[in-house]
Amino acid sequence: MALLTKAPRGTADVLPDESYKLRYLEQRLMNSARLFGFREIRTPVFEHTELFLRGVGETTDVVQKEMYTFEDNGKRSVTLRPEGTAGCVRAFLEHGLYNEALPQKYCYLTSCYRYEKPQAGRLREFHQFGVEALGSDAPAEDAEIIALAHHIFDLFGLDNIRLEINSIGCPACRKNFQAALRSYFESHLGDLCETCRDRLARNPMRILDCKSPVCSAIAKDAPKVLDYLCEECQTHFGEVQKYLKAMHIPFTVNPTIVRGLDYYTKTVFEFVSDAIGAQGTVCGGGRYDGLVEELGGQPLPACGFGMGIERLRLLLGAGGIEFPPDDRPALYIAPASREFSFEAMRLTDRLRGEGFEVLTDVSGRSVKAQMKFADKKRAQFTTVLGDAEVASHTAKFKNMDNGEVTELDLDRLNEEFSGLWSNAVFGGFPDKPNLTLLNGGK
RNA sequence: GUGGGUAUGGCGCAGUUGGUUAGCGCGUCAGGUUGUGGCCCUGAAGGCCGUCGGUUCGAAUCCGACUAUCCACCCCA
Repeated sequence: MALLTKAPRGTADVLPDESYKLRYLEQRLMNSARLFGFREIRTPVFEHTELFLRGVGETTDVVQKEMYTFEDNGKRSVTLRPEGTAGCVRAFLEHGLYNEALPQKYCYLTSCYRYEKPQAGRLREFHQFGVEALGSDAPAEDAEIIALAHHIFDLFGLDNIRLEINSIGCPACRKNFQAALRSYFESHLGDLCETCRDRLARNPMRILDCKSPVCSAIAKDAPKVLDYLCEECQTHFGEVQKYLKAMHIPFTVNPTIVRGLDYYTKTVFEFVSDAIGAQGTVCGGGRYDGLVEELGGQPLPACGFGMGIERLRLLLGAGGIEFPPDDRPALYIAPASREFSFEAMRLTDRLRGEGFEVLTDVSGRSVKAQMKFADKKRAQFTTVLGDAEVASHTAKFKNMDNGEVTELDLDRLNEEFSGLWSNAVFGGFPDKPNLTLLNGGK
């Protein structure tokens, strides 16, 4: 236990027994995004700090106290990305992608970094699946990205999750609303809890969401955002709901939903679960019509969402969702003794060239020990190589599931083993071994 | 940043009101005759009981600090 050091606080190692599940999960996510017309974009882990100052908002908690910011050796201030949207929009502008057919739709799977105190569903290095649709102001676009998130939860068979939507209006109507809100809460200043008094200056809409009984009682009679929406925002929000209903996506309007990032406008939404602890928001997003211009481009409407991979994983665990088993080695070749190790390695190498996962002994262990090892590794077949096999150019291949033994010609091993294997795995339907990797059904 | 819980071999746990070689299950490794898995049996390796300091004749067991971790607040994915 006298380790030199451990993984930094708030980071997590993903070991093989877990990583194959994540790989499966991530592939399902990217495939789903593809169905909705999103294509993958990859942007750097770190960006110039000003991108996030402007993009995320200087007054937000994320920027004020959670960013991993440092100066590089060239005296530039850089920051590990705390979220995915800003970098994506930056790349969109930098490469003139607004000249392509709009809307442009991107998806990504990235690590994000936020210096916070870790707890259930919250890490300092975490992973987000996100999508961004740039160049459409249509309510249908809002609905489409919500539909994608819904599609994903549906795909995994998750029902312990609910969709809540809201509209926080455009800058014009939000200004009126915030003024009304502020004056309302100021008249109750003495009764508010300490954090809410603090919130009043920074982000009065947060008070609506306060868990303190006193504050929430006061919040009950506070002005409602939806009453302050301008006509355009109102229609927009109404249309979004119509599209959701058309797609039979259940939702509730929750007027207390506020996003913590400055760039949101109009539609905001969250997919929330009670099954994974206090950090129940698995997916959050909305429209951000001002961001492109904020980052130096021509005004361009956009919307998107971020989904927490770790939270999604927790949710799948809580829902008892089964993952398909990991791929197993096709064959273990056991040399009867050290002198057959070379022939074993030669055959192993040939079969690997054919696309099979094949294991063999490298440490000169007894055949019995090797068999135990092959069993632990869940090898589909095993074979032993010794005098008799080398002399006769044939060997017995044992199916570890049922003990059946088949004799194969070692000179034609690639073809004969392919047949044996696909018969065992596909019940006679030949298939390329590699196609099973990562496909996991459906 | 604030609050609470927990810290014993790789993992999961015991360790009785402080007492002398710290146990158990799983796992790992090697055997149970000669070239074969999953059950069973035997044996072995592996822990300065989170760190530092204190109380005591004596502490994994009591006290303090620190660190880590978990949970919650804040905030967010």
